[in-house]
Amino acid sequence: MFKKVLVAEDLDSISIAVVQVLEELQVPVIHHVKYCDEGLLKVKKALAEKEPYDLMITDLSFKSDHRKVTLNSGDELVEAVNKVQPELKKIVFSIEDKSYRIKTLFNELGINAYVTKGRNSISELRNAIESTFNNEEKILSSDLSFNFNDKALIEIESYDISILKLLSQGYILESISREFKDSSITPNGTSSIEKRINKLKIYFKANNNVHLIAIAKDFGLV
Amino acid sequence: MFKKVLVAEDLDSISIAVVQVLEELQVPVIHHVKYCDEGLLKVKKALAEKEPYDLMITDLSFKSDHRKVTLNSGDELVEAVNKVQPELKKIVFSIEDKSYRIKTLFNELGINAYVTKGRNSISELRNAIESTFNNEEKILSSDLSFNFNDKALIEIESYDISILKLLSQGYILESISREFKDSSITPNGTSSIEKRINKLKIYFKANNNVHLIAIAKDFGLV
DNA sequence: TCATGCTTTACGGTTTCCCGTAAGGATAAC
DNA sequence: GTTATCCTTACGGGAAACCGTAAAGCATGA
Repeated sequence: MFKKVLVAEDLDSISIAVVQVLEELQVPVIHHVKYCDEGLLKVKKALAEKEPYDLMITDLSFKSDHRKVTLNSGDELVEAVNKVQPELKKIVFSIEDKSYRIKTLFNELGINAYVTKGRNSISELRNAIESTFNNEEKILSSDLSFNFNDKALIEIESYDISILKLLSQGYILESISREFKDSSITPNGTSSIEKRINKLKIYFKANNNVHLIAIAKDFGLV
Repeated sequence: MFKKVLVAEDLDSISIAVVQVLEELQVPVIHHVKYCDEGLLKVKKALAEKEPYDLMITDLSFKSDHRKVTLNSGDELVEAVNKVQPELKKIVFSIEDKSYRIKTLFNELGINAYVTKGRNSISELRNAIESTFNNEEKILSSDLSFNFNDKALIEIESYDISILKLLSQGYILESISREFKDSSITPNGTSSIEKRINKLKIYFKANNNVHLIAIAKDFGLV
């Protein structure tokens, strides 16, 4: 079993259960942090001391409070950790169940397992830890099981996300066009952007921009 | 201390910690349900058997799964319980930290305490349980502490929520007006609705309808 | 009864969205 | 070099949103 595990989870009510699972699995060293920044720090320190972690379990969303932080989410934490210790195994344990979000975690951040917090997530988590230890790949908790090859949501690319983000921030077409020109993102004509939004509306069966953003929010795209 | 407590919480990773707290407080009978419907059932049964609960601790949001349910949220559970056992003490334990949501829980559903899930919520929860037992009123976890008399957010009422809901479903002003006329909701002139939306935009500092809905989604209003 | 103030509704002008069509420009095949 | 095709951009007309102002409806109190 793993020898040294880091848990990044802000809610104390949840971290208790996660640590319990690790104890049951006889993990000798278990560390727990409540902030992403702390997590990165611990990973770096362990690495410098030649006693690196061999597993990290992290949440995605962290509450913000008085404390000033540079890493705001589990995504950012994983990204940062990948730069210093890319071979570290990573399990994400979160309430998020939107396939688009989860896919990018596997495909772009290279996590090893994803477990949704749910009614039986503790046993799911235990299984995921064991499977990860056995070098299985792309482990998903059983209540999810969507098709990884499903093209549908993959086709929505970062360009679309940028548009949706700006729309959701109250930008009008012309402002988006200007913004794209400034950032040298192409295409950036108002007409092209308009057409792209139209495709999104057809794809998501949205009547208008307001509807579209509501749907995008539901999908966790923005 | 309380003699019989019901915990309604769908996430197993959290319920473990809640039950632990109750055990530490020497509560002799602790029941736990993962669905709101189950919760109501247990309250009714206990009442019929003349061994009613004296405290209920509930989450607000419950994940939906294959199972068909009539009560979808903690709010609905509390409302239903109030009809059969109004004197039952109620603590809400949720991640929600929006003041207007919490205020309505106290003012309209008569809950006794509200604890946000956070970095130190377990001790907060313990305190809230003890304070509730000592008949204190309107107990809030310390990281919240907003002013109960603050008018600002209370003014967003169900009428506004209805508008936001319909907007987020792609309705245009005229459709909303028709919808309201059909449901005899007043005011229902397009102009009045428009004005109300405008107020919301000012209040939430939104540039346009798209922006407004994005914000409303973030606030969990729709 | 009338005056007053508040809420609701109506109206008009401007901006932005919405949607179809077409022109310009790059690329690849022939 | 020409043609075909795709992608990007431009344009225009109608719908809806946006925003200020004014009228109508409806209470309340003198």
